[in-house]
Amino acid sequence: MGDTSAAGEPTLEEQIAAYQREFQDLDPQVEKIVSALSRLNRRMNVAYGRQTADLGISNAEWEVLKALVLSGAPYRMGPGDIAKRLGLTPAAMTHRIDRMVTEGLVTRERDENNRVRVIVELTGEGRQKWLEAMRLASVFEEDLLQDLSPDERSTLGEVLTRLLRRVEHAQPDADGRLSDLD
Amino acid sequence: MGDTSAAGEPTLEEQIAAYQREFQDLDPQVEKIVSALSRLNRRMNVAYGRQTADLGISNAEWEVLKALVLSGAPYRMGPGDIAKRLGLTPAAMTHRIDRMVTEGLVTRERDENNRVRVIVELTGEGRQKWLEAMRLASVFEEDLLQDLSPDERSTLGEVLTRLLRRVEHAQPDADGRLSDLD
DNA sequence: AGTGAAGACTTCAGATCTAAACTTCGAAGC
DNA sequence: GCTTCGAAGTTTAGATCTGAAGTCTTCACT
Repeated sequence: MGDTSAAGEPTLEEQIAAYQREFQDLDPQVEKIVSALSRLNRRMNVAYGRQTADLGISNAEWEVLKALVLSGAPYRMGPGDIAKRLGLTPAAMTHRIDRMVTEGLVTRERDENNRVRVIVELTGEGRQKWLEAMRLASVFEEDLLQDLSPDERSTLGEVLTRLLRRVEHAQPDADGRLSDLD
Repeated sequence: MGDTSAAGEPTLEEQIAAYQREFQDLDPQVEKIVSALSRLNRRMNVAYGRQTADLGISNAEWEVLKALVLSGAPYRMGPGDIAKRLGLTPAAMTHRIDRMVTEGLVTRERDENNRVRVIVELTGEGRQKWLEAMRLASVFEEDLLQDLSPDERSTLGEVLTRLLRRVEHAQPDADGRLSDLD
């Protein structure tokens, strides 16, 4: 009867108010920051996902492309290293590479100098896809930050990296399979 | 040979430098903000995951608990509504609820007034688990923001919600199955 | 050389998700 | 009152991931 926003997502303010009703110790200021961070990130990932889908690659594939490009020319890495970089198990990486080889985004071959290792190498097509995705992403990102003044951008970047240092310092990275790719 | 940081995660600065080498049009300031956001969020999710694991529940289960608590007393929702709220398909929710019923976190019964519907209701144990998880989370969050002055917190909250509004405005939410839970 | 241990990748079984088909119940029209 | 349509959940098939076991290669020690 009195539903303001149906079963959909409540606004940030509604959600914080609801949490406060159920948990008195909550600091609304802290919750606002944390919830906004979480939502913002989710929305951004959805946006990236749509963009890469338009290019005919999945988000999972884009992550592998990013890892390879970041490694620098000649854009080669072992499956295990990519897995570690992306926070996946080696098993998952085996399957991903399978798919990407089929699609022509990367090649896979044994390292002749050390036949235990495998080398995954970016193809020209893979590099091209990465570039197109990067162009779309950077347009989206610039648009996202459009309303922020240069000062605000600078401050935001500084504050976020300060928070990041704090979390990274607090969490020793455990088994080394933590990260996804930015 | 000249590896500075092995195959692990490069620092934010290293990563931005690498991107600039490969993609000249990149705005380092923008990239810094976006990458920090992404990394920060990932680290936080890992931290939440560890905390809930310590309580014997999975992150997936915690999300369902949050949705139910946010709905307010008497903490009842239909599986479909929870699914929409969490950005999952109804099918996935069926399975999740199965598990959670087994563990005593929620109950499931048919709505006697409308036998097509199902009512998922939080149990006392479920509410207790939510509360414990919430306590841990709020300690972690307060610790995370420890280095920020009141002014900085206020500014950060304001800027992030501004960004959030911009993304939400740009993305009409599509099919309504977007959100995860903060 | 010969053997054992460690490392890198793959394979296999199990878990969880999506998309689509299916089942059941309730409501509207004839 | 029956029939048809639509809504809510569940079931099924297929995709992708994790964790554990297996295979092959290399390295170190004897």
